[in-house]
Amino acid sequence: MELYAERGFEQTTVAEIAARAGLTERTFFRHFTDKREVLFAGGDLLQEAIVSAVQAAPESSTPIDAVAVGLDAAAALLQEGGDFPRKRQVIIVANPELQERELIKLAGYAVAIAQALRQRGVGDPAASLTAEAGIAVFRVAFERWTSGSEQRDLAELFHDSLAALKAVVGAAGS
Amino acid sequence: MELYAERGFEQTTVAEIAARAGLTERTFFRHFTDKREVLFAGGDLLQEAIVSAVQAAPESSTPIDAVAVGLDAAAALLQEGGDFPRKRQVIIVANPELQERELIKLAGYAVAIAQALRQRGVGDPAASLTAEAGIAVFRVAFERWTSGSEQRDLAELFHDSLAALKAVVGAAGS
DNA sequence: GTCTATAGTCCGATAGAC
DNA sequence: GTCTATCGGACTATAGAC
Repeated sequence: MELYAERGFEQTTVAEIAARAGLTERTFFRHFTDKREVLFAGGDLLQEAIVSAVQAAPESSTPIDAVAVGLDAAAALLQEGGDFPRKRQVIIVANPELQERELIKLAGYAVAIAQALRQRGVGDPAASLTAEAGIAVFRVAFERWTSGSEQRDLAELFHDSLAALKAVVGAAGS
Repeated sequence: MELYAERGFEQTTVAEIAARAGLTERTFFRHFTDKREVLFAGGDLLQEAIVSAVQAAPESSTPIDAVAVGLDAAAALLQEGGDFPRKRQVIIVANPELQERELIKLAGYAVAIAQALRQRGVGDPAASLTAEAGIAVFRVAFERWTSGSEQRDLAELFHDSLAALKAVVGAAGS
């Protein structure tokens, strides 16, 4: 991350990363499937935290509220990281290749959340749509959180964004 | 697309594509920034169609209904393509690299739709969230459409998915 | 750890369209 | 004469095979 931050992702070679870490280039690729994956290796933990929270939500919860519990778990984990998630995001938004990887990771979260909802008895396409809606909330709120101006708590931003989504998608209009 | 379908995306070299098209490798890269882009070159037209439709929606429309008009335009354009969009999607879902590109294209649609909504006077984060919700509907419905079993009209699937999203995100629960 | 294929870039040359 | 499309070859870095 230091190197990516200093000279940019594309301008950093795997050889340089390996040297800084005291390893050989080949060893880098043993641990990470590609150059981008270094920044996303911790993502599995986040997914597990979200999915566990969705599974552990009260039985009486609606699907979207179960997802909201998952978002709370995500917020808690990300807040723990201190400055790290923000710094990481600065690097990611500066590079399309990294954004692509980020998006497919988030799409994976949506698939896992949808699966957890199905285990709770939610049918299709409701499970997929609820999961995708949750990820949409995640993205919009997370982007606000990382893009400077917004000083509020991440959990609060998740809540506000979810409320805004409910307001805007509300069944009322049709 | 023929080569990608025959032997798979990764097993196809740019040299082979160029040869089949009667060009050199170098010329391929003049037209497409990378090997994946061949499959996504037409995507700009789809984005323009969606954005134009959102802009042209009745002034009285709610944001989500304006997005629904955009989805109708997308359905119309995709139906015109006959077998092409489905065949293309088969290749994409078989390869993670292509899925990444697909996801970033869709994220770009969301940004463009959000911008169109802002021009209609929709504030933030409502504009972003409505746009992301629309893309979520697009993805879920489109995946159903391409994955065989579903024989219904794409426009119909968009409508049903949007209705399902409204039902599941409905403000009622909280 | 070595070797290698392939993607993608840079520089420059050439030739037809208008 | 300018613009745009093709091509050639050399080059680097990623990533996979062994």
